[in-house]
Amino acid sequence: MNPHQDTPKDRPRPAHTPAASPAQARGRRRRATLLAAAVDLLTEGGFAAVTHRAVAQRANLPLSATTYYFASRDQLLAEAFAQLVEAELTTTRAWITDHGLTALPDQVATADRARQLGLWELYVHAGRDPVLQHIARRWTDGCVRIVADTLHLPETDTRVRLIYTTLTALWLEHVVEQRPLHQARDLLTHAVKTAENALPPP
Amino acid sequence: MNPHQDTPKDRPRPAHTPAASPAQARGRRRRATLLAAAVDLLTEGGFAAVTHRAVAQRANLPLSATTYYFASRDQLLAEAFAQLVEAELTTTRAWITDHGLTALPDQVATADRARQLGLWELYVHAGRDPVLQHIARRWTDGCVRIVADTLHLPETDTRVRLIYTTLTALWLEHVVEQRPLHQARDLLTHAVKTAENALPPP
DNA sequence: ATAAAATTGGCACACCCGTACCAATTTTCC
DNA sequence: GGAAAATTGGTACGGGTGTGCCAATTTTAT
Repeated sequence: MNPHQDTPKDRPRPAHTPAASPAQARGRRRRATLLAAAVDLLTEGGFAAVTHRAVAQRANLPLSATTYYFASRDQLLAEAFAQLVEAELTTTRAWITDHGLTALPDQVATADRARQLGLWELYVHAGRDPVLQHIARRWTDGCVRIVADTLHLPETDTRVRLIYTTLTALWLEHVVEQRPLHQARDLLTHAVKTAENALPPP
Repeated sequence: MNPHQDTPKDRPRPAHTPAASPAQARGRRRRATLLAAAVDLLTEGGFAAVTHRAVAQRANLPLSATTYYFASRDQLLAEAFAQLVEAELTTTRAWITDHGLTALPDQVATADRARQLGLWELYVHAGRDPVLQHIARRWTDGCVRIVADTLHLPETDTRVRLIYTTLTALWLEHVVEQRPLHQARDLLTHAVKTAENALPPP
């Protein structure tokens, strides 16, 4: 493949590409800056906007820093996705414990729409990329767990799953289509109510 | 904007870009071929794969045909999305009238996964593009209507909306995350049952 | 201090992109 | 027939992309 391949055993490491964690403190800071810039760009313009050059410029770092700290653009995107998911999960959990389940549509309305779009964009993209797929599953599992904790039910309970799906669909629909909010709120309260009244799973 | 702009009134039409419907039969066929090629590519590789060159090559037509029949790449994507949505709606409706609501997960499992991914990819992308947003709303409305017709209920009925959201979320989750199918099927039947037992909306 | 390793930053290659341009050809209309 | 309009297909421009390369510099380890 590579026509100028040196004997690989002579240089045990390529002396480049310091994997995930640079050895020096400044390097670790730089890497984090790049990642934050990638997340920003992802939320602003979708993942087409996350290019090496754009990330470097946003982070006030030279272009080559991006290829030095991240093996490829795909890896950069994957880490940005993971970070976004983690942040989203903690935000959502905090909101629900503060305001209750049925107030979730208001949190969605409050939150940065572009951010949500970037998140969902990457979620769908995960369908074509096994690495991202794992992160997507983590997101789903995290949301289900939040619902389960809130309702004091096990994660496997059908009612939990039912509420979660309703939540998800309403969320996505609102972010993409920007329908009036009251519909979503009404539907969600109705869903929670009927789920509470429903029999325990068979 | 354009430095070499002729007086626009002398040439009432640019002599290029025949809007949506070419005057000649062969042209209309060619346009349809290009559109079909775009849909194909969209399903295969996401909308990043829908480039002028790729579409032209897939349709066995010269590159310039794509710019002749479509004003821009955005328009091409919009029409491909609309076509995909229309096809999906008729397919789904047929499946449900044949096999019933709760068999929908099996239809999803049967159908071409890449196609579904392309559809959802464009759906999320519609959040950033007003033109696509209209098409996205059409899709949602179409799905809601199918559910309403199947249950012999008005579209505005809360139970219809509830089933629709459950359906949507399960569908997306399955397409992206490829979880085992039985969960989705069980959850859906449970949702339909509780919705049927629920009181009519207040 | 000195060698080795890690990091930096600038540059360039090869490729793909949307779209404009335009001379030739075909079709339509009178 | 012939003029006007529609279509065709080839080409080129300007720009953005991921990534490889490498000489300089800084940090670390001995």
